[in-house]
Amino acid sequence: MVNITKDYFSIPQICGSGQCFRLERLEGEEEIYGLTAMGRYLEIRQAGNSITFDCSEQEFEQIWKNYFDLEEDYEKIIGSIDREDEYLLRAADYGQGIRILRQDLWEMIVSFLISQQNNIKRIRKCITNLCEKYGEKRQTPKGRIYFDFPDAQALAAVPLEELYACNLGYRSRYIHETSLSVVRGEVDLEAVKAMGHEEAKKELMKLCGVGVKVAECICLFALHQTEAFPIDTHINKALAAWYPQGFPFEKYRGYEGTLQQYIFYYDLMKGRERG
DNA sequence: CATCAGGCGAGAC
DNA sequence: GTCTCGCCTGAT
Repeated sequence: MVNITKDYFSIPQICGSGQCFRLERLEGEEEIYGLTAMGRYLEIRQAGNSITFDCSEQEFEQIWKNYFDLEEDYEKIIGSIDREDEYLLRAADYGQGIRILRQDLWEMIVSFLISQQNNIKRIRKCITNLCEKYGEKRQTPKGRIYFDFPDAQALAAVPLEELYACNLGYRSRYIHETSLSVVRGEVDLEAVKAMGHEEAKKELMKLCGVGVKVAECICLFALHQTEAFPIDTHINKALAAWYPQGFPFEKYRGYEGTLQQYIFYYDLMKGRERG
């Protein structure tokens, strides 16, 4: 067990921000979340700014501290927002516990291929299907069963018709083609990890089904390129409503993507409230 | 029944 | 280069 006290950190908000589809609130009354990532399964409990990670000190230091971006000063980021920009201040305040995670590159590629023209609930279901069908089955020391995210080899071996049977719809072909491209080495993921933002984006867009928006999401959530600014329907809507003269990117060089998450989450949640 | 959900590719121009 | 259209599927 590792206990920390941290402000500007909220597991429910990270979960709700839809950047990580394998972080879920567990059944039961207590606020406990389960995360499958980095080939492991981790349970996290939060009460206010007190967070408990169910793992060893060593595992926390070596893996999760970096994964959850705990070294970044989000208070400083939010503090840099233009005091005149009431909308952005409101959005950032609303989602102040969000962090930009450092997730697995291959997992983000497949996850955001699935995300297009799709809703978060169904995206989660599709990913769970893929993991349970094609991911490696594992067990924690306490005996909990979980499934790794299937690698490119595993998915490349799945016939196209079988992917359709996972209810992935037209995204089945994208996953199929992309898996083959990666297995064949047409796009070298290790090389992508070393690239700067523009180059990485261009390289990722060689993959079938990866356009500008999906590429930006992959850059932001896997490569931690916080200058990436994915523009989806929510962001489009918010920018049109609140920034008719254009979003002031020049004020926020290097962390545009972090602000994008506040705007996205705010619009997503407000939409749900209106139901 | 139509529309929407974190878009993309193909084809027309 | 920009624009339009069709696309799997489930929820509302």
